[in-house]
Amino acid sequence: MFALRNASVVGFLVQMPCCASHLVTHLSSGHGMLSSKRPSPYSAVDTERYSSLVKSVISRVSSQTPTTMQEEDEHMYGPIIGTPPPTATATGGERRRSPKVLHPFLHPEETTAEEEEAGAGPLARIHLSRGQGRSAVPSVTRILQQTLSPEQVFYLERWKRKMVQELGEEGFKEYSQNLFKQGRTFHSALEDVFTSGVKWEAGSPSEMSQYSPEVRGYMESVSHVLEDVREVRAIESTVQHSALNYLGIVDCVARYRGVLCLIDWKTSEKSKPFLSNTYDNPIQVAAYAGALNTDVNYKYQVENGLIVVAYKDGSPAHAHKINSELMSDYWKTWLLRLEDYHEKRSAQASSDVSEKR
DNA sequence: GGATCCTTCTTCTTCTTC
Repeated sequence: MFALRNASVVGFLVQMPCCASHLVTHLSSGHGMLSSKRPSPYSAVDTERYSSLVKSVISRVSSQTPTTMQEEDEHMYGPIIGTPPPTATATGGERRRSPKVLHPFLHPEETTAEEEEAGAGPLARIHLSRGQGRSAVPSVTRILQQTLSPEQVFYLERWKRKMVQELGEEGFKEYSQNLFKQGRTFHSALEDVFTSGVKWEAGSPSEMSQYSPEVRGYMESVSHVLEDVREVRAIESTVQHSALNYLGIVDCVARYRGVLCLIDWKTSEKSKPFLSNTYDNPIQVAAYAGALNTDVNYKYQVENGLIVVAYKDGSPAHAHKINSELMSDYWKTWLLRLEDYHEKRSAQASSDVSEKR
């Protein structure tokens, strides 16, 4: 909770860079204004826009690197098997290269003027049906999972090792399954909201009491976002890119504050006040949107995205906007990941062949 | 009926004085 409020206050602070550092000191000392239950009037500030400035103000140079951390970890938990030490070039530098073929993100020729004008149209909920020649088509999740940077793999494995140390193998399994379950329950609660066709009323106690304690907090968390969602066009609906041959299931397509967006709902234990806290989520959104824009089942184009991070304690969800400019950057990153995936696959295939011989 | 698929999440950090 405290971290959430910090974020919105920091967002406000950086609007006045001259006194930012002074006020940041104020913040860390737990100033009284932070403990107010009332939503901060500064929460409307576009925190993402100022995120780099915030970081430059509040960040400190750390002497730790993945390599030194790995050395420490090995000392504490024993050696890591099969994990090469990550390098600095494995993330930033490498990801800055351009895709070999810059496939377009938008396909306006797929749009029917009448459909676009008609607005909502029927609600799409295309279920995934494998076996119709789709079994060979990889999914967005799989591609992202298999093309994580060595650094991401390092931190994820390190986190897992620590959790297993703490909870034991069985405990960790249970913990992970519970996280997935919460996410799924939250998604189906949202699905019910959108399919009911009933306008969302700001989280009244009666509204909330219909939800199981498991999702109540999450629903309360996204309540203020749901108020701004209109014209839901698709829910949990399959999209497939006609040329790039990948598929995925879109959470939601709707208007958010009047802008047509591809919306991705997330649950999180940690506060994620900045878009950069969501790791590969924006790439996932760009991948889905790019596919939808080529998919004949959808007669419109979606240029914007929204990632909504909901919290179990009911504190206000963070809604991260991805405008069309940002989206085309993430689209390029997605194309790179897709290239990486295919390269990896063909390398794997040729090594399989040589093994057989 | 069983198996498989797509999702659902998980990483990034610190230590000092009032």
